[in-house]
Amino acid sequence: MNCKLALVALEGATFSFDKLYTYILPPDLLANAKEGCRVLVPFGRGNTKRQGMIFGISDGDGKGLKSVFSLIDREPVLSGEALSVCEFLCERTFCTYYDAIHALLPAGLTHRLVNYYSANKEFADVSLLSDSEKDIYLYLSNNTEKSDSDIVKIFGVLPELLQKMAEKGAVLKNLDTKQKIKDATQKWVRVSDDFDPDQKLTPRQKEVMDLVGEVGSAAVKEICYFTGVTTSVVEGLIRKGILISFEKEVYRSVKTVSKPQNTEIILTDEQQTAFEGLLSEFKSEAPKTALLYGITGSGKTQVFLKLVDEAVRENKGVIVMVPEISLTPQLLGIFSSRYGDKIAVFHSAMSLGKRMDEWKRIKEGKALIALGTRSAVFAPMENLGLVIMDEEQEHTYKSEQSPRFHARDVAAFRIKRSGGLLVLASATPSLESFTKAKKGKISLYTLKNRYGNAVLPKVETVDTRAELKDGNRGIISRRLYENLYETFEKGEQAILLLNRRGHDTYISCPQCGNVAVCPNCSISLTYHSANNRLMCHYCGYSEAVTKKCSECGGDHIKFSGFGTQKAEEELKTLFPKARILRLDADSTIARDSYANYLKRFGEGDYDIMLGTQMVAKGLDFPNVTLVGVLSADNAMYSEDFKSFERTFSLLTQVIGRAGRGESAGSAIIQTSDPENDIIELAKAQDYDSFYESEILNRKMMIYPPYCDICVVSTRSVSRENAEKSINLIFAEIKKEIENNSRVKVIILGPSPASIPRVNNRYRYRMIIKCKNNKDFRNMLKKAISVKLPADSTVAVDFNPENII
DNA sequence: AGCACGCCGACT
DNA sequence: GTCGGCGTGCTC
Repeated sequence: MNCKLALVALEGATFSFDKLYTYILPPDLLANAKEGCRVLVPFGRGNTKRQGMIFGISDGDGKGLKSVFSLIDREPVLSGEALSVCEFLCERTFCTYYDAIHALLPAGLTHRLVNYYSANKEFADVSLLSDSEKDIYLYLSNNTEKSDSDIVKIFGVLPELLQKMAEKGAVLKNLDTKQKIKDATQKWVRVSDDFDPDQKLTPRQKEVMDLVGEVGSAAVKEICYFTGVTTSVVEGLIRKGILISFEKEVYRSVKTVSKPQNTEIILTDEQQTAFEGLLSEFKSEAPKTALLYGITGSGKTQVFLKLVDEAVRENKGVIVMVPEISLTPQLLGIFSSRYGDKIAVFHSAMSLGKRMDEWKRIKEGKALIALGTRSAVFAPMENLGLVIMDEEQEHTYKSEQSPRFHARDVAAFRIKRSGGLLVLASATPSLESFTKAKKGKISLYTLKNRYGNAVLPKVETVDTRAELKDGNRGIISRRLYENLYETFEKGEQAILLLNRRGHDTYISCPQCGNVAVCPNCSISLTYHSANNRLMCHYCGYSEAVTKKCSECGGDHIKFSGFGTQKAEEELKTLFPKARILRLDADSTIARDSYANYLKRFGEGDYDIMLGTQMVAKGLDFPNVTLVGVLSADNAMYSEDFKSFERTFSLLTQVIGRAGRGESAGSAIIQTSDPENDIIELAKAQDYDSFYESEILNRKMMIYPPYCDICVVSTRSVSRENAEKSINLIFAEIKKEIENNSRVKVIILGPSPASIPRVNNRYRYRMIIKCKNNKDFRNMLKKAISVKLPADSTVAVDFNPENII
């Protein structure tokens, strides 16, 4: 017998059994079951219902196969292109199908399975029930079906009780899916076709009918608002059949959209050349990638806007990505005022509902431009033509959770499929991208001059060791103090960066040397002043700060490491009149209000902005003429091969914040190592020289871009099993490589992870320097499929930002 | 990850 | 003799 078959990916599958399973599509589902629709299928010996996604439909005899149980979506939620992106993610990042699907669907759309219960009317013998069971039975008899969580909440019973009642036959169980967020709908009315205009109406009804007649259809809410009647009048008209009601989907507005203002952008010659080059690549048939390398303040944004204008004119979808959206309110403002509701915004601070609405606006073609962080790369537009990645070297473009993708790779994949242009933009490109540009694999456009009259700031270094020797034990050097003083005198503003990476505050007991450590992870706890607690950044554990040492009872607990709060205090002492804005991740400032604070800084409400990395990026305040880096050393001492690159990039960016307006800027870098090459190069804003020296390092040490780094890690509650697992995989890889001379690798380890225990799970890992190509991935896939102890899991991460 | 099957020990 | 411990293997 010939029938239709569906290839289905299953939710909740682990890597070891994640694949497409074939099910028979029953005839009644055929009409609506399409690729990209979700379904419920029976799975396993127990035939438990699981959610699945249809990846393909084919013909076959269906012998020995199970049937799809039901359809969740009447319309596909993933397009063919989206499904291919899922397959790309699976292939490249070693994730499961559903990991990929979760990355592509807005969280609000994800359904979860819910047990619903209703009273069984056939059930006669109430005496079989306990008291609480009777209560529940009575409640369900008077209501329509309720979810198990609702009943548990109301009656305070265990879910098992409901299961028992179902077995006794008192209640009926119904497994269904529940959408986390409901579509936002509004009740609308229109005039019925058989409305007789001469019909007698009350004055209020007439008023309503006049209004509706005039506009054709209207929201009930609006009718009430404009005519002053209550909803009962409208409902009366509906009951009489004079008005027809219907539900209309509305979109939760993300922001009040100002009218688009199409102010003309005037480009400098240099910008114009870059723009024309990029435009011709955008228009060419073949997919292209380009690097726009422009020094800080050279006006990359203007070039983007002109490109986006063109893409919108051609009705092409556009994705604009930024490293961290709450830190780039200025860019957000520029885009939304220029493109109005053509733009949809994606970022993590938005509610699930809003995110889903924005997703739908893109999917339905109502919005053409997606602006957001790395997840925006999955924006569901039909006709993608342009992707822009601002500050492409930033680590936030790499996902550290499965699917462990880099947005750059996904963007390149999508552009390759749809045609168009991927623009990588940066003042300090990643070594990987710049190398590709130099080799001609991607094209390169350079902006060498600052926009307008602005010139690059003068930079000097201050030796903090000399400062200490001269008796200044503070955080602010004398030279920086003088400069800050002058800046205030002139009525200008300053930005101070305190990069605390790896130097967060921790507490210790000077008597016994005890340092507060997380009980679940092998890592010291960090003090957070916002809630006055010690917190673990890895598992989220926290505890109250105690005055006495938990080991020896000593009461001289010491707070070490200097943070922004300490710096703020010192500044207040030095400059009692200065208005200081402190911005850091610890501060209690809610995410949305960053924009507000930044706006006020721009309006001159503050003299100093003091903060962590976030003050370094993308801000454009013409009145800022002084930038101070309180300590340039921290980032460089990390063992990571990227630490030089990160330090250079951070310093260059923060220096670039100064002197963006008419007045010249200056910057002061405090460091214990003023002769350091990286600082010297950042001081000169000399990326090209930095690149030349760093690329030699990478070549010599064999690091990206001369190889890919693949970290394979195992986890288990038992240390022995985690270790056994990594050794099993290691042995398997060695065996595979002996059999396949095409795969060349350098393996470091296996060894315990740098944080050997996280969340009560032990971690082992090995670092493989490799070429991430098909041969390598096939080899690795085989190797990690080896049978491991039951409680162990394995994860693969290509080019992680932090090797853990 | 579940879930059922199966093969051993302590109970009526 | 049977109930149930959890080790093992499979999932369209």
